[in-house]
Amino acid sequence: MATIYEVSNLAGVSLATVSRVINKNSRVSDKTRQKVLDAMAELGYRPNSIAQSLASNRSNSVGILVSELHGPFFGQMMAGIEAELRAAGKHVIITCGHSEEDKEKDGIEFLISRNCDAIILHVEAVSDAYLIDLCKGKMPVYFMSRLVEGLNDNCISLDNELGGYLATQSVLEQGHSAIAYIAGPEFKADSKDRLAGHKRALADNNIAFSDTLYFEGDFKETGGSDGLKCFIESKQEFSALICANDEMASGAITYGREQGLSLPKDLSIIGFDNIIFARHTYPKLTTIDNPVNLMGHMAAKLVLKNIYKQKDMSITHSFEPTLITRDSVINKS
Amino acid sequence: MATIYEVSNLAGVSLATVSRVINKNSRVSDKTRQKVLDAMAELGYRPNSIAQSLASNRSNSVGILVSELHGPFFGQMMAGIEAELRAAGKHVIITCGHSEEDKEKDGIEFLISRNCDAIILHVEAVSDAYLIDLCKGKMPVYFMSRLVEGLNDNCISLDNELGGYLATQSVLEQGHSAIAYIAGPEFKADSKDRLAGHKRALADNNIAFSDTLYFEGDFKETGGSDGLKCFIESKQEFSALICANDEMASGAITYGREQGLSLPKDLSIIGFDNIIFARHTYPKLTTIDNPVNLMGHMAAKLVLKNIYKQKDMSITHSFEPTLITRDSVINKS
DNA sequence: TGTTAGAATTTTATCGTTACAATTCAAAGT
DNA sequence: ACTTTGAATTGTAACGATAAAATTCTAACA
Repeated sequence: MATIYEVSNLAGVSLATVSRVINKNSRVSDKTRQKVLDAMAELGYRPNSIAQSLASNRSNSVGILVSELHGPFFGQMMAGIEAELRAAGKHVIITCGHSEEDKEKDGIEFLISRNCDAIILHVEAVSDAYLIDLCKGKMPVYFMSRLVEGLNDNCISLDNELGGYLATQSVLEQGHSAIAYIAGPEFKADSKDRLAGHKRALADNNIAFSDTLYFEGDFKETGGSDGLKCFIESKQEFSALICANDEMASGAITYGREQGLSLPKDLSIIGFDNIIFARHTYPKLTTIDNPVNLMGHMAAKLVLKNIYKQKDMSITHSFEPTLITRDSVINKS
Repeated sequence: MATIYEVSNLAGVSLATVSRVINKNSRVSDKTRQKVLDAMAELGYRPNSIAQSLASNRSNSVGILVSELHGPFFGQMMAGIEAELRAAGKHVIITCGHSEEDKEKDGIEFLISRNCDAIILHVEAVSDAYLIDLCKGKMPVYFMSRLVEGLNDNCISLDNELGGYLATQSVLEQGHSAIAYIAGPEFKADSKDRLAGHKRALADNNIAFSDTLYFEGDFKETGGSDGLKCFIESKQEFSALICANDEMASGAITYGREQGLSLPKDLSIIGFDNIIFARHTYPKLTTIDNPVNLMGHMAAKLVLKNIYKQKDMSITHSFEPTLITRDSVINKS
């Protein structure tokens, strides 16, 4: 592969001039630029991005850590980040933390060691204290879907509390009052916030929160089936089930039907996230939209603005969930 | 950040010695090694991976191009590749091609310009000729889920023809004979092969392939709904529907029910890929398992073996699909 | 014609490693 | 004590670009 030396030789100009035409920023006369461009074309020259990185102390790469590479939720998120960054000529290095503290820390270390210019994290297991500490380091860190105290400017987050509220409120408005709730893992901030919203809606409507209609799930299909199983076996009365994400809702639907329930007549179910598949469950899932793709774009824009100094980036740090009404919740009256 | 130079100073040894303890391969006396290790620890030294790459002409990164970052299928694939590579200390640079020729070429160019040590491609729109040409270049290229003529050693592929055969055969065995087929885009090799398998099974059973019970879908939910709509509106008789992937099957299920069909009584449906969600459709989707996560691992192993010279890698180039029987296909008799 | 400012270009140092040839060292053999 | 030999270690030159200072042009103006 041709190097910048050969280009400069062929074009009869110095290294620096070639470098300057590559980096378009500073001025080169049209005549010279053309000579250089011709030489580059003739040699099939491609800048060596590694040498560029070493010399400029910029890797043009952004590290991304998500919990899982598969899964509809993270897919949308990565797609958003990648699209935005790719358009700006940056590349993404993706790794995953599996929602486990050690693996998340590991992944972060890994990305740091790869000399990313910034990292965007969707971490769930690691503590706020750790993150605050991390931010004191040299590597710029941004957070997706998580609000870390005092680091608001580095966070792109969803108002999960509001989402939880919306979900419960919408079910209440349909006349339900005995409502079961399957939460995500309690250590996850998303879960906690959604649950808080649920409780607020209950309180607003003077309905007591019942421990026996609460189940801590795992945000996966199994959480939904296990939770519903638990409620059914406890012989309690409830006409609606709120699941803290769509995967659990879908697990609950499958399990419910296996148990002979007619849905949504016997039980109304609402999810959270509005993953693509939500419209293909039966009944079609009423849920709370989580604009995670948009949020991915926004996280990328934040990096573009702060790290790569791109202008004209208007940043929204906080996103709002909205209710998506489909068929899985019916009016009780 | 401390450099190797400072480490060598503090340890009182040369640059080269430090470099050798970092790269564990060549011999250093235990005493010296310990001195260096201590110095590294004291300084909190971390090798600069970019400088390493420049000097060694190795970036320790593998480029990956998939059609989409979201979507259950690609998620599993990326997860497999990443897990394997990450365990070996390599990182992945991921980008996507959206199944469009220009974007795929663009993505490939992009990855090449990033100095990956190898690239793993899941491309659909680009021609074999282009790929054969690409392989003549300096960058090692591997293919996921695609068999390129003459490049077998670089491919990890699924026997799609067999999968198509299996799907149709299993439906035939349940007594169906009027079978509709919704294919993927005809330009995609996967689609073509699955369809070929379908036709072979039909032929084996002396059933004529009917153009009017064939629809070219898009591998997305809409393909399934549009296809089924088309068949229903044409007023033809058919008792089973084969969809070339699970997304389309799920779209068809949703649409079918909207049209008042009772599934699977009125219509048996089978999918392909066995995405996670397939077990949560209603009825639970009978489908063909596509071991794409395993294949991802294998593609990564292939790179580890060929490029990074890791021993003890046994490679399987070709994978076989298997039938997963659930509830969406019933016996017609 | 001679200045001079500003643009265009070149020179030289540097980024933090690895690679390789050259050198030193230590133990064994004569 | 003196080679020999292979292992351990060192010195120095890349790797391919960017950055900043230094220099040369160019054209306008006095």
